[in-house]
Amino acid sequence: MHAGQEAGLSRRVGYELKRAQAALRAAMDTALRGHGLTVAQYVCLELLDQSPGLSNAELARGAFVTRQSMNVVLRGLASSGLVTRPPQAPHGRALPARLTAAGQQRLAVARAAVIAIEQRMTGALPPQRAARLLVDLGRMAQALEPPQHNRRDSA
Amino acid sequence: MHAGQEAGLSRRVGYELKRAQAALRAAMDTALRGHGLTVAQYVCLELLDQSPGLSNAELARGAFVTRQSMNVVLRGLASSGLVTRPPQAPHGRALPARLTAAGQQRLAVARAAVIAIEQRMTGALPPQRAARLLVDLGRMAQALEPPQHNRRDSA
DNA sequence: CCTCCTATGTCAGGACTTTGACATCACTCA
DNA sequence: TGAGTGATGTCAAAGTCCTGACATAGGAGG
Repeated sequence: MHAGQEAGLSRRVGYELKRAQAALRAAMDTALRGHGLTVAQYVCLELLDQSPGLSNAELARGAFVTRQSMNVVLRGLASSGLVTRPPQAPHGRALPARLTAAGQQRLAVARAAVIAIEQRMTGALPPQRAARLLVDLGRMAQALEPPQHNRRDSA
Repeated sequence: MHAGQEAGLSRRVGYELKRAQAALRAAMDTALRGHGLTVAQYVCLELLDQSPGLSNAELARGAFVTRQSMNVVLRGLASSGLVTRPPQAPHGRALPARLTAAGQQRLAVARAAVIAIEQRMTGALPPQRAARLLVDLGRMAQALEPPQHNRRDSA
């Protein structure tokens, strides 16, 4: 066979997707550890920064974990003083979470570290390719997650 | 800001990567359950089909899990009669695993299901874009996993 | 008004994965 | 030959996450 054929797993989208995700995860894990955050916690902070007042269940969906896992994350962040949750639900059972000032500061530095990693990734390919990849990833995900009938990204 | 900007997480490569991977994972999980396989087990079968005789540690690296996890997977597959491992190591401590006939058959049907899912993903974008995405994912992963000094893809 | 239904938060249990450690085996080098 | 190094398999313990289940709160429909 000639160069670059290699009919193995390297030609499978799923495998390369997992590989890239594993590499990113490991890098993020290492970088965030230095800031006292886990990946799940960081994602939670990002979601809250983008959409203040999200409930535990909404955060869980946004982070692709279960409510139970996100609940643990949220408790940890609350006990660290990075997020606040009203002791009582203003409407229904949902407790809208918000970033504290400390949470915003922590997020800022953590985000810088993560963005640096992402740029190290996307820097490996021409800018236009990176932009298209972003779009394509979204389309592929959308092609597989129609079972979800209620997403919050109506805009 | 005008339409489509949405400076949120949707513009972050890491998030979209995780989203796509989560969607794929969920779809594979569902599909493989019908064939009595977990995702980890399926990946293990694929690796062994591509490279018969891989050791537990090599399989672990290929599947992005620890040796311990892969060991559990391997035991499960062995007890199901899908793979065989020599009772004694022919060289060193590595026990080269191989697919049985049943393993190959199981893999064949499982692979068809998984490939169908992947095609449902890649079908969401033009063929050339999909091909480039595959390459780009590999480059991005490579940009983040240099810490590994010894990979088996010498060819 | 009452009932059904959905959604949320929470608790208990189990499954899976990882971290840490240890013994074994082959290779290298003095 | 013999110590040192690296890799592998395995065991034990901890951590993490998920599955299942329950009680509560709000809205839809009779």
